[in-house]
Amino acid sequence: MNDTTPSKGDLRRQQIMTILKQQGRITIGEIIEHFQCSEATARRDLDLLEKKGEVVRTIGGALFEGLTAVRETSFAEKKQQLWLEKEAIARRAAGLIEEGDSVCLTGGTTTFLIARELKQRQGITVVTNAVNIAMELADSEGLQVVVVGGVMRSKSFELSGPLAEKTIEHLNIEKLFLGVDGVSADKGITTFSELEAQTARLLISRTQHTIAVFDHTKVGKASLFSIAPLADVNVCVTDARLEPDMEKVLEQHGITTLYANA
Amino acid sequence: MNDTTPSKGDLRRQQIMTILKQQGRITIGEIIEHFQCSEATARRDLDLLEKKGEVVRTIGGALFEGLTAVRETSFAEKKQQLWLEKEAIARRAAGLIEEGDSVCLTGGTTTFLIARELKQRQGITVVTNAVNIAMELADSEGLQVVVVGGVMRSKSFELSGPLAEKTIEHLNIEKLFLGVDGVSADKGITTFSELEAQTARLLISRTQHTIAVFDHTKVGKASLFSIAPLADVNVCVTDARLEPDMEKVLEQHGITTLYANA
DNA sequence: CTATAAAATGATTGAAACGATCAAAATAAT
DNA sequence: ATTATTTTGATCGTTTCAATCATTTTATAG
Repeated sequence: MNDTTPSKGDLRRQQIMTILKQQGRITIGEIIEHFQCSEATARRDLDLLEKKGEVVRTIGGALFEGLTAVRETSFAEKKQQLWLEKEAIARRAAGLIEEGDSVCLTGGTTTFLIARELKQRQGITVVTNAVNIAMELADSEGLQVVVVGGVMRSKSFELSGPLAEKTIEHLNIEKLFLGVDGVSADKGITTFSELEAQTARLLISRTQHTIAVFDHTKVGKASLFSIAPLADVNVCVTDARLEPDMEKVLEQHGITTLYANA
Repeated sequence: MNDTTPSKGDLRRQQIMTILKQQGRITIGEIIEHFQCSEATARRDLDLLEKKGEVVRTIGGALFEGLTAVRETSFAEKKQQLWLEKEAIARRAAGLIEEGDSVCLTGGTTTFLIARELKQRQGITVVTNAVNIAMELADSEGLQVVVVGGVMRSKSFELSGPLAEKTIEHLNIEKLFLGVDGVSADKGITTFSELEAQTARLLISRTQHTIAVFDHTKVGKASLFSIAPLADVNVCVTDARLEPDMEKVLEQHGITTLYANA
């Protein structure tokens, strides 16, 4: 269909993206120099790329908008991301962790924020299968950070696969913090990715206390892949009071539910 | 210790962050209106927050930077440590990699730059024990990224220890790119860290071609921990012509030496 | 409590970057 | 070859930025 040779302009914008992918940023001056074009074209190109959401305009140039978006988060969506709620949940969850604990954090925004909370703490061993979490904790002297091996799912930072499973089999975790995409009475806890579901299942089996963290938008929903029934969960941390029905169901499974106040 | 009430400015910046977490973006005008402050203060606040990595400055305001850690290599760093030479070495080394290869990159500045070179390539499997390298490749669709598990040495991003070794035993690598801290005729290749030396040794044993990358300042020097004798190295990539003596020694060990021209 | 030092703020300014408009050039279509 | 369309480059008024310095506020010491 769209088989035409790319026009001169398209080609230039493509090359700009290549540079951005390597360097993470580019300036108007660099574009002018590199392509011998006018300031106007350089600026126009960046405007175009911004409209396509591939780039963020900054003062003298632009930034690559790739790593920022864990799962395609445009600014419109960023608004809906419930940062304050997630931070509150993370604070509450981090409160469950004591010095000397061995905890595990799976991938996810909320779990990432738990990691942030732990940065200042001491004497905690953090196991994770999320590269961005490991990165965040890289300079925390007081923590021991253990990374599960595996294949990285592109666009997410999570490691999974046979390699991960082999590693996890050797671990004994006290508290597992599981970021989930859905929590429902009959479907249990669920996620978007099959690999992550499998990894999560294995982690649960190596863990004493399983703590699910999720915001209120996840409640009552079921994503495609099932991680485990509610019976396998010990504690839930969320941000709003649940429907009485749901609360009852959780209670029946012996789950303690904690509410974070934003 | 840090128990003081936040100053007026800190409080304002904190509130700016709260707004950003809800709305995703804020403008200079909004700040002025909301806090009844001058344009200068509004701008100063955003500059400060940007330095802390919590925000990205845009044209009339700023965007919330949720997850992106400060992944930027500072200009100071770029200037000091032979950045250009290392980039040239990385380019040359990346030229040895073909589509379909399974390569391994250990930790180190030069190896990190090799990863950058690979970002826009296709059909390559990259194994690494360095979290920052994995992070850098997170959004590269064309690559399969495999992370070796293990304990992270703080401040260096490198994974090592028994867990790492267990993982590595299952791998078959075609080309191993080894960043080394010293290369000498009698001591072989060496590094500063004992754990890394051990991990590197194991990697060599699972690899068909071992390629050492280093700049000219490393030549003739020996760091504390020995990785392997020169006999175990197949290729060297460096930036300046070696002393004839050294060149001869490498030749005697059947090592091919490649020079990068900056 | 006052005097002094330090920090934060606001005003001013020249410089840089921006956005819009329009003419010239390149490209595509007839 | 001619015309239409798109892309590019130049211009200019406006906005935004960054640096400086006076002023106010806050912190510290006597």
